[in-house]
Amino acid sequence: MATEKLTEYERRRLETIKRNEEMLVSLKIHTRLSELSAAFKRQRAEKSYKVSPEKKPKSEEPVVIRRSLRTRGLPPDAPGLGDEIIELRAKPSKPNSPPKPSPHVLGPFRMRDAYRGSGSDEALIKTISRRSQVNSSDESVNGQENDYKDQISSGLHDGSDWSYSNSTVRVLEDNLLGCSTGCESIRVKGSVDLGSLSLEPENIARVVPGRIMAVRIFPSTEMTIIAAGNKFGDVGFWDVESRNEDRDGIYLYHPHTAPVSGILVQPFSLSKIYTSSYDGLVRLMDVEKEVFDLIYSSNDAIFSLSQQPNDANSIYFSEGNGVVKMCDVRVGNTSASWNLHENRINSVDFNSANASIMATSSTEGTAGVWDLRKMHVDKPKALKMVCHRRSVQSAYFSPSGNCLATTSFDNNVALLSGANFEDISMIRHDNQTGRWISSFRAVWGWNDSYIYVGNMKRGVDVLCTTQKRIIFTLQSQHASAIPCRFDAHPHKIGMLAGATSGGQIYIWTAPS
DNA sequence: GATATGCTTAAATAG
DNA sequence: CTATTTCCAGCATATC
Repeated sequence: MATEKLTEYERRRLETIKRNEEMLVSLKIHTRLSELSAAFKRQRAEKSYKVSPEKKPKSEEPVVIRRSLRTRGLPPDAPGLGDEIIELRAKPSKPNSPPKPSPHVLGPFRMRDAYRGSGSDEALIKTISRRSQVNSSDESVNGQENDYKDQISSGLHDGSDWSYSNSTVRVLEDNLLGCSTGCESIRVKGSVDLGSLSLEPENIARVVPGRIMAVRIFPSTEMTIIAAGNKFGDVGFWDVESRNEDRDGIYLYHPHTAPVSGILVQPFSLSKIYTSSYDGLVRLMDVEKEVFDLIYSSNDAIFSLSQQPNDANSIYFSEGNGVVKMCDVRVGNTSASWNLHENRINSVDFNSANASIMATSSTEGTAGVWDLRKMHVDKPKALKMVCHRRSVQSAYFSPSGNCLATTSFDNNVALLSGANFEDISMIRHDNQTGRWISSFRAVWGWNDSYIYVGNMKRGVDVLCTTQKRIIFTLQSQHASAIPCRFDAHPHKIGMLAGATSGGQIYIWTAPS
């Protein structure tokens, strides 16, 4: 009986795939359609997570958890493709209702086609576009920076290129350190009074449905916009200051068909936002063009996304089983690929003091520090390996670049320091989040003193790097869920966004 | 080694 | 208010 039902399900799926065939033909993967049948048989044999067999949704498609080969850690070779195609199709609505126009295609689509909010998203587009333009000739910055901008512009190949050199960044850093500018890729540094941080009720909002996987504060002092990516492939934007009685200031899009693993807002061009996903895609949301572009596509899941602080033309991401790739966004292909770990890589980060130094963390149980200038193609050798006893969820460099903090399921936050990160110390911290809460990832604040990491009591533990212990815990009666993913505002000291598994964002702030 | 299965966990939401 | 549902982690254990 169950077999019968699944057979029916298979039939419908095959129909869907037929419908997608034209699209697939252009992608030159249609020749592998013949392999689908076999893939389905495997999938049928595979049981989804313990579902009570009695309750079946009547006359609905059975809810089968789509687990592609890649999420099961299998090689991305031939037989996995069937899953990919399924994930490209629109999520089935009711059998007889006309299919919603779906952007789930392997290509660019308009923002409005991915928009899932109730009102209009015009206000968001306006806010981001206006600020983005302001940022390229920011009035809050003195003439000095405009000179740098000119300097930067003079080195461009064309108008759509935002490259700038190492030396330029160095000059920027020397001159602008500590200044409040509208937009630069250098983080402000400073100390924060932990006791003064608070979570105000107006700084709480549900930005997406379901579990948040990635959160990012826009790198601007002119506005407060926070982007959150969830498990379903949604990306929500919260324009915090625009909230009033009529508007919630929240805008929801659906650019991906699987969990969103990374969000990058371009510091010099706030209207350009990269997103990565388990669906194997990297997209570029261009708010001015009002499109979600396709930058990169893979058969493997993409688990994290990063960028060097001095190169806006390249993105780095981790893919499948332990691979990091670099992609030139102007060309759209990967120009480098390294196999660095045996298992999925949960984070990729770059050192602010030396953009060639990269850190990775892996489910394999290790974190690595790498020098991109010395990467052997076959077997890259790490400058430093951190060994944990369980999976490592993150490895992030401190604001100065002198330290590295890794977070692991083995209940440690490891702290590396020293000229070659040779000094390692462990700070105990309960990181057992269980199944429903995204893993904790300790993030740096605005100097090398403190690290912020969620706890299971709905608070934020602050680890002191000198005392190697929890020195403070941010708590609030307004926090109704566990904040598990964080982003510290790069230019506003004390502004820390925490994201929950229920789609909420908490913004802790320092008094102004 | 590959594969399956069971257990942990919190919060939205259905009732 | 309680009962149910979620189910793309990660780990331990059992079986082949």
